Amino acid sequence: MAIRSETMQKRVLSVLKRRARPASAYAVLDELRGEHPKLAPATVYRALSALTENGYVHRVESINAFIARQTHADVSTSILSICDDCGVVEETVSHNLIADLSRLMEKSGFSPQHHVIEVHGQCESCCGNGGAE
Amino acid sequence: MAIRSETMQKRVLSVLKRRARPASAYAVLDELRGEHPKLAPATVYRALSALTENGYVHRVESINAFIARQTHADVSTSILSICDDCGVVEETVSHNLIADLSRLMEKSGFSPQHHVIEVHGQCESCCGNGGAE
DNA sequence: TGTAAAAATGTTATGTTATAACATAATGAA
DNA sequence: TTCATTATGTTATAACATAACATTTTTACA
Repeated sequence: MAIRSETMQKRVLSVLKRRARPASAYAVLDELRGEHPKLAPATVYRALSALTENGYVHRVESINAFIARQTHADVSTSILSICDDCGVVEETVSHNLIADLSRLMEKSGFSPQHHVIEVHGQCESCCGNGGAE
Repeated sequence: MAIRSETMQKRVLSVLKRRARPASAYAVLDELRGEHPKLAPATVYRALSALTENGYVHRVESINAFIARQTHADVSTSILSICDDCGVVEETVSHNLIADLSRLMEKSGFSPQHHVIEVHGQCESCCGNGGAE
């Protein structure tokens, strides 16, 4: 009964790519259950883990959700901005900032392996809309 | 039956302060149940939220845990390093790095409100122990 | 001091996120 | 074609978090 000709990873990734906003694992699960009613959480989580490890997907730690990466290069060096109004997440790559951060950590003897940098606030469109100005 | 002479926040904070490592909300709950057997998750979560908002506690987003702050100043400007070997978390304050990060976000029109910066890796003691060198 | 409003906590129930453990099926190589 | 490997299915449960409403404590002030 297992389906492999198109792998689960591809299916999960395509669900994420169709969305402008991060999705929870269970949101992906619900969507995939349309074509695959018996799909279980573990299967989706396995696919999400693999996609995250291989740089196709970001796990957004501060909201427990997942989003397809815009750039496949530079795993673990991107910065996410999360609009708390509309939910849009953008990816920014800054080697300089990551290097500064690593240097700062190393000063106290810490060896950095993986960075989680998530900035919450308002995106450009939402700032204008209900914003303070 | 509600207890207030010593508030729940104080109790929760003192549990966290006695620990060198981050604790999950349920770990705090279990400990407090020693003296307070009927304590429920919601009560602990309420205290943790207030403590976090008021800068006494960090929520470590990438591991769903909480830790007492080492410095009470500068809410939202600290950087956490998390040792994936021993679990120790340290707090580093860098106004410069936060300023750089904010500037970077603002370049694309984003208005930052709150930063989550968590660096995973190995702390000084763990590096030496089983480390690559 | 009595009483009403406000705030914190209690309580019950449930929602959400995530993984462990083992069974089964698909794939690829010998 | 059989075996080893890997992915997925399946069942169950663990872990994390909050909604909604009841009750109690505190406080303020009449």
